[in-house]
Amino acid sequence: MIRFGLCCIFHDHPVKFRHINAANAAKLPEAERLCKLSSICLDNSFELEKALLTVESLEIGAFRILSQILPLYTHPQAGYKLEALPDAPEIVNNFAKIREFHEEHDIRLSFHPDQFIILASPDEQVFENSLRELEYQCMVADLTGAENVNIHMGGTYGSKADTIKRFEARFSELPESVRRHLTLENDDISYTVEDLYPLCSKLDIPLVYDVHHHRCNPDSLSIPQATELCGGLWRKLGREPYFHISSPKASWQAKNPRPHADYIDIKDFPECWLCMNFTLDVEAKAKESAIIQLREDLQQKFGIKA
DNA sequence: GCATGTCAAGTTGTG
DNA sequence: CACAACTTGACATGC
Repeated sequence: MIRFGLCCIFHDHPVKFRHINAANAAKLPEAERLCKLSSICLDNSFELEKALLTVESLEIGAFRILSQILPLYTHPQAGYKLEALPDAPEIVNNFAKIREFHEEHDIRLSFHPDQFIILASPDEQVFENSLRELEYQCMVADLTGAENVNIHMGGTYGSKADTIKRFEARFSELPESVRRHLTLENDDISYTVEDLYPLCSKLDIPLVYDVHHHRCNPDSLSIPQATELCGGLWRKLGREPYFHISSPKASWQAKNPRPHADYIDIKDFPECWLCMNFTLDVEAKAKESAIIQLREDLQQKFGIKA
């Protein structure tokens, strides 16, 4: 069985998360700012409940929670503590309800902190900012019962080997909550499955396999080989493998195939995945609509009931 | 109202 | 050397 995952937002269904930018938040006096942030966070916690209900009704088995569910939480100026929000008890209560709901309905939750989160950066400040953001997302992961907080290795700084060594040293110093949630993913510029596998294997970090990134940034591994290595790491840890898929916006021949298309082209779906049990985040701009489409295409082309 | 420009953060590659 | 690409809609602003 393939468990499909939706990333952060919806295309057609009425689930809308709210935002605020730092400049606008900073304009407000402290008390007013916290009230405003609190109301956004509370609304977002209700929207997250709605998101899970919607996902459940569409028979989608996984959902990626947006990083900015509590907007600006770790911002150097506009940042705040959850306890400082007037609605904190209700927010925490909503997160607990979300936890109960997804556990009952077997919906897998994850986070994907964005490109600024780089544990292996040689710049101590970048590392500290990254750690602060990871601690925040892992806190929300604990409150909602989310499983994975998935990041990339980041830059190479002239040597992938040295950078991976730095990652290893930093990883061992991380708070337990961060280590428990953290997963790594191959990227489309620098780090391949081949680069990351030895590290992940050694430290028991699950490796999320993104086949689109693998095609943009290939290594010596074939798709079936990368599938087997990454899948094996997850299964060794008693967890269901977690993969990503997307199709290029223009085409594979275009000068930049990296941007994501609205839908998944069925030709991009690896055949070696057909008989596997795993979770597949569908990174397509048409969101839930792309999942529905992919499910239909798999049924039609391969007779797979996904 | 509606169109437009902006958004915290890092790194790489291109012009 | 500066800047776009990663991704992306919601919001504030200005007409």
